[in-house]
Amino acid sequence: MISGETVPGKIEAKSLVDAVTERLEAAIIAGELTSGERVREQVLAAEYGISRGPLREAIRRLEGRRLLERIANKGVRVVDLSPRRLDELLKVREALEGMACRLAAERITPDEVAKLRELLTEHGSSSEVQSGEGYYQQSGDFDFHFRIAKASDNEFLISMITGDLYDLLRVYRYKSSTMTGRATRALEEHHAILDALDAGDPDRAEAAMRVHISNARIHAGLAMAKAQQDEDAAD
Amino acid sequence: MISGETVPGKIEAKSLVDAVTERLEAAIIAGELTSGERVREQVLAAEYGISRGPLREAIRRLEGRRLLERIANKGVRVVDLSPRRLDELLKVREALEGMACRLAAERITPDEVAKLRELLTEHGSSSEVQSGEGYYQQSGDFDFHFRIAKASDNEFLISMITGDLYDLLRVYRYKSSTMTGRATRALEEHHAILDALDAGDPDRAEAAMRVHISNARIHAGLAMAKAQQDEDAAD
DNA sequence: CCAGGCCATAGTGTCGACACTGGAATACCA
DNA sequence: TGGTATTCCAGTGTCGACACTATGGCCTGG
Repeated sequence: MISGETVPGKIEAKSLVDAVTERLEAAIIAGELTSGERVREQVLAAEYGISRGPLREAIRRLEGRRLLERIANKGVRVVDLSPRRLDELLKVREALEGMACRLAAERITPDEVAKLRELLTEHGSSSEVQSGEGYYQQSGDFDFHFRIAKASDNEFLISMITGDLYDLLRVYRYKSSTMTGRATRALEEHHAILDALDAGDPDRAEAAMRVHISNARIHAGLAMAKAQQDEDAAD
Repeated sequence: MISGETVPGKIEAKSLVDAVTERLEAAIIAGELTSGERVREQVLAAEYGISRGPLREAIRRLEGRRLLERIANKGVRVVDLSPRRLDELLKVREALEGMACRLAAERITPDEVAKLRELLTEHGSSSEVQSGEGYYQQSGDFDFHFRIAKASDNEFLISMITGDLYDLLRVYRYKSSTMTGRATRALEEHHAILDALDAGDPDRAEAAMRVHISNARIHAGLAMAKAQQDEDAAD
């Protein structure tokens, strides 16, 4: 449900539409607007302290980015995220990040490699990783992937991965992590990826990344199936 | 109310925004709005016979799909398509369609394969292909790729390829085809792809598709560089 | 008591008007 | 005359009002 009490983030920056878009995006990612939930324009507009015009434009933008869906004369909903769709998403991610990793291997600097290595070492020593769960680790995982995508130096690819794909994936965050329960394994895979990057071997880099994401996909599929079972059992 | 006057491209379907979005998209693809061209809202709105509200919403949607860019308080432009960006685009395409082809190989039906084979045979006997140029061939190429993408049975992937990527690529159409001058070669590559699909070999199918698109990318790069030279020389 | 249609209402769809911004042409001053 | 300040205009940004559509409750007739 939506907490009606606070208005912690009123809008008054550059373009209202830009600001509102970010805020909406953040709300979706943070789970304030849950998947499949219907959104009422007037309510949101009032909440953000703006009129419906800019809000509708912001909605349209997110519509174009597949975060929101509109049914004519009925309203707007946050995208519906079925297990099947997550599977689809992760296959696309495999393709995209595989390519990003390949390109990164061709042009990444030793400096960047060192930073990534540091990041992984940090993760490895983190107690949270060892216990196999944790919020920080999740964001750390994103960070690792994020940097590699950036290193591809392909603007379009970067914006597709970090702009579109990650937003969608984050919507799943609180539902099912793709890493929980396989943290150490994932860390190993990260190291394998980094080794390939370090060696400047595009083929190996792409392959390593694809294995990593493919494993995450399979794991997520199992996890969601299990969660579904538990839910059914609980009812 | 909207006057009943019939103007070549007036809108009066379901939701104005939907209709206008399609029309705008078509205009961009058809080259009526050229790359980099500035677009004035009032003019367009008048042209389509609607008010600025829905038009702006349509623009926002295409903005989210990267076909249009907006600079605050300045206006809207059709995306700027540099040779570098085409190169980036085609790398993404390689990754995405490679994956689509892999998935297609796993589940394509003999029936579909037969249809694709027919399509290629038709292309091969076309005189246009033999001369190495031609409009039909270009759309035929899209058709081939389109069907394979569909066969992947991954809705998200399909919408990314056919919804986003192809639109963007089409903007380049009249500037530089990725096929002209290598029609027979491309046809061979198409056959190689189809053979792999027919054999149900995902690895080979993906590899074949990637080689095909990679070649197209390299070819397009050379073609654009040459066009640039010619242009410079002409000045 | 139930089925079917009518009406009230909430919410989306569209519009025209007004406010604000950036840029260009012009006027002004040294 | 050249450079700068000023004014004006085209165009974008935002808003509130009105029109239309869908949905749920209510009323009526069987």
